[in-house]
Amino acid sequence: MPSKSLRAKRSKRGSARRHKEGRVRLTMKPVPPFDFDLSAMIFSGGDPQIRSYDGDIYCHILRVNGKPVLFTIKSTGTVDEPGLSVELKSREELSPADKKVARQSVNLLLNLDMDLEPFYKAMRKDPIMARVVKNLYGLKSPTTPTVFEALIDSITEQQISLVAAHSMQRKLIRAFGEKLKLDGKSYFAFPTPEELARASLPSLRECGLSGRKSEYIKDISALVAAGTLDLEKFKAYKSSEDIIDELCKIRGIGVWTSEMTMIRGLQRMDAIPADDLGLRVNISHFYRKGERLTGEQLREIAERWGKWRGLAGYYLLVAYRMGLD
DNA sequence: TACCAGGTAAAAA
DNA sequence: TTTTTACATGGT
Repeated sequence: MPSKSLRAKRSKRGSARRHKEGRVRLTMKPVPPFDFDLSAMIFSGGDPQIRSYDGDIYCHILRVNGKPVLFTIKSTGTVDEPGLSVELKSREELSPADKKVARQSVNLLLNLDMDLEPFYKAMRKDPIMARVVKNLYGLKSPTTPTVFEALIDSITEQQISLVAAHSMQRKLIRAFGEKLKLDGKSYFAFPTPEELARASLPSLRECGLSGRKSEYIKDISALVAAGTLDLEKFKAYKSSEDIIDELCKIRGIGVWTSEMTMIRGLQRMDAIPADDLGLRVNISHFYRKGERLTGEQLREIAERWGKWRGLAGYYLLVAYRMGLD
């Protein structure tokens, strides 16, 4: 086995144009401005076997055409002239088609193609947001590679604290996601709909999920795996209301979960989970001196941000966490 | 030990 | 029809 991989390496060494087996480097040019460190910071303290950021390198295990691949991403540029170096490692050889899909995934993950300038321009009218965007210049909101992942994450986060939810997410990924072994280390990719549809309810509950949430996740996974529910189709929808209406028909999904899914999985910067407890606290801190806000009051405040209200909400969330005034 | 935490569906009234 | 309750883990 070792000699075989050595031979494979040697045979490629002569031709510089051909990549090494399962190892590829990509360079990417995000739409400026883009602050990689600021944008990746939300993942610091994450699980290095799943997804993490250590202040320099962002790591994430993603599926590329079904194959689990370790993505290692570093910044090679500045905020105004951003550049990224992306290293891919896999057990299998990566084709040009795989490289293309990998690029698209990185684009989605960090929202690299999003142009922040129209957002900043729109925020100039609001003195509070104008100050916040100045402090967080180049921050892009992260999204998930699939809508499915955003939906499952959002379900686990219903009602309970994020700390508790993240603990369950880790257990879920380790229990059901495909394991990738590289250089003696193990990594885990987010489970596919098929993998979660196969999971038994007791085994889902062992991840700490409630009986209800286990059912929601298993049922939705089965629908997606069977092709009955196509979550990716929502990317083509124009109306946010239509997406919310359709998602809410599914058992386990309410307005909050739909809106969370839209902003983190569908790149819908107009979606704002107004009933979200955390967001209500964050926005109240900046706009209502910390007094309690209802979801309706939050929606009213968010009106002024127009189609950018979701991103504005994310900026306020990050600003609050960073202790900015 | 309680109680709260980025909700939701189902039971009870 | 509207209101109340059960649910899960982790921090305080």
